[in-house]
Amino acid sequence: MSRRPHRIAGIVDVARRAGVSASTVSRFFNAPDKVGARARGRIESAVRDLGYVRNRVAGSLHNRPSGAVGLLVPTVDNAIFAEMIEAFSRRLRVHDYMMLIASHGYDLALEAELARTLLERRADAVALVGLDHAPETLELLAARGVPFLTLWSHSARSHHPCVGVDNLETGWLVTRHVIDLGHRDIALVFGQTAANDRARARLEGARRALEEAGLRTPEAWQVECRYDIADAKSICQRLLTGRRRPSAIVCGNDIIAQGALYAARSLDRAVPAELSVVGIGDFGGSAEIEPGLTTVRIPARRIGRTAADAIVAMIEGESAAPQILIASELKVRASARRL
Amino acid sequence: MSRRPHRIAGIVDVARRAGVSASTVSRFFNAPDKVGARARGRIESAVRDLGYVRNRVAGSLHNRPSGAVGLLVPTVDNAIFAEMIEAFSRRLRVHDYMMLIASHGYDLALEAELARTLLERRADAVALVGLDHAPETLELLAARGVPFLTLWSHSARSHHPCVGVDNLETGWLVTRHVIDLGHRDIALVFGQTAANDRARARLEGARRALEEAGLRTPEAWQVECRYDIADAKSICQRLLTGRRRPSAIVCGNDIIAQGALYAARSLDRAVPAELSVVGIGDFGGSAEIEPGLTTVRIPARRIGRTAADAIVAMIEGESAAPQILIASELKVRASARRL
DNA sequence: CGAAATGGTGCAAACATTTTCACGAACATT
DNA sequence: AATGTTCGTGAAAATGTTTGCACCATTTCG
Repeated sequence: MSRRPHRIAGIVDVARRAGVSASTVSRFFNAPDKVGARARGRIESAVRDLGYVRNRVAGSLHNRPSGAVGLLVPTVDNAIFAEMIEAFSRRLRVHDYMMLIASHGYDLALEAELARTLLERRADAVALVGLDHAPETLELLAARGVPFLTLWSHSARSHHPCVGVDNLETGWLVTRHVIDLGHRDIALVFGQTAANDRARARLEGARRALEEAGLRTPEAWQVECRYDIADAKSICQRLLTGRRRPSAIVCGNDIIAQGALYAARSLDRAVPAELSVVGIGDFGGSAEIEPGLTTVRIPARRIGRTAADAIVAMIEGESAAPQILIASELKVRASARRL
Repeated sequence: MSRRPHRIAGIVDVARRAGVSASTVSRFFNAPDKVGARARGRIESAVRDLGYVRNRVAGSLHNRPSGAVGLLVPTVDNAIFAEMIEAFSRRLRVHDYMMLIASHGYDLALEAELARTLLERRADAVALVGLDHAPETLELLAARGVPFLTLWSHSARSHHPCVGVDNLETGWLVTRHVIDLGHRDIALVFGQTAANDRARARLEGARRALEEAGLRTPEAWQVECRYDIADAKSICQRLLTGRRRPSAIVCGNDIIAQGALYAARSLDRAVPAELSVVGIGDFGGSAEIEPGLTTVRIPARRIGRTAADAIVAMIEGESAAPQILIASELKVRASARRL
């Protein structure tokens, strides 16, 4: 079954078989144009015959990129990030890099630990989700001189490279839309703001829109929620069975909005006739859900792609510290109606 | 800002500063109990002072595990796999391994290429989703002696280590349930079977259940579908507006079932009163959707955890080639009713 | 008290590759 | 014909770590 159980071929084996030196084989892989046509041909067949697989981590001893980029996310298991991760990974592959990924579950101390692990594995660069990080995380990265960028959130105030949307704007946009539709009794169900700048900024945006319109939302209508359909559903059910009831629910993301829609449906409350629901994100399925969800589009795939391009440029020294704002856009569908 | 831009500390720098040899520092990390208390203390502070981050890839030169495990998935961007990936990654971390992940989008030639890339990065082991693979993928892995296992699907006929469910059974279970409820006009909407043993086996299970009950399903009611809500929705809309209409739709997974539910809703067809819908998977949200989705539970997180444990055991030579069947279970909820 | 076992440590040789330097050949330029 | 340039190549040093072996200093045992 296994062809060579004892020794697997190294670069010198290939060199010997091709009748050249190891240096030439090395160059064959790293700078093929620097090696003569004759040698090239012989190396090619030697590689084939021996089933040689080059060892890129050995090369990383010489500060040559190991070809792995680290990505630190709160969680993979979340439509919110999965699209971005997929796009990031695909795009990295185009540049011949691979993704080393780990999730910290919104625990910033754990994130710091994971950043260290990434460095132990000699990741060529590290991407982190969001703006909230333990100080030692960024310090460690900076001290080692490993390029890093934050993605998902953009902030002009940040002096790190970042690729993302203006979360405050997303919250503002969608809330403003609901207000424009004539709603006055508006509930806010947002993600937990503790270690999560996205949730914080969105909520801030929503509050600002309400304030600008001179509206007040009772404390009881401003609820924190896990990013989890079950939690969102039960929270919204409570909201919809209270004494005073909102005519609209602004949700911190589409997952929560989905929960809100199900809550309404479980209580036989028609959307949008009796209740308007809006989300933030516009992830796969948000357009197809019934009724189609009015939301703010955060182009997750584009963020992933752009971040991958940017981080590779940083590794290869072509670019310094980009700050890229990705535009978000209101998507008006059927889940919110004029009052 | 950056503390030491020129040279980053290596093990010998630490050794010098602690007044011990490099070997001792190495042991300090790999077998702390083998180094004396005095030396330990001095190494600890030297490490701290120098901000030393050990280089685990250098260690992998000695056939010592590099601490990275590869995972090859069709896609990350899919509730189906995201839960498993998250669990796999978390569990790997417990064993002090990290996940190197890549997705191939159901392209088996690309999968083979990615397997090679994983080997170039010296992954200690590789996990692959499903049973369908290009022959060279598995050959390459075997030739190099890299432990690998397939997950998600279990097959007694496979002679590779695998951790997963019996997909044929899942398809059979849920279809049988629909038949038991008295349905006779049953449509089958399943994933593309080309490079996907899961979809194939589930469909096979469904067909077998129909056959056992002496039922025939017209060709037009057996449809292939992308794993994508939009596609599922439009396919089901077509199905529900045809001349003859099914009383039940058996879906190849919960994503498709979600699409079916939305299709019914968009046509004002009540579920389960006028139409029964069942899925396979039981992913996050399937219980909360309205009406609650009747489905077969595939414990994705458990598969991920179990696979991680198994693969680490293989790397560390504690176990040979496990074949673990994870039980699936019918979850009866509200989306299918007795006729 | 001497012998044997134990535990901690260092030396030097791996490990698989890249890189620097140097060299000779082929070629172009005056 | 002499000189400079470029190109392909190899030898050897370097990269950061682990490990087998040997050694010394203790401790334990009879």
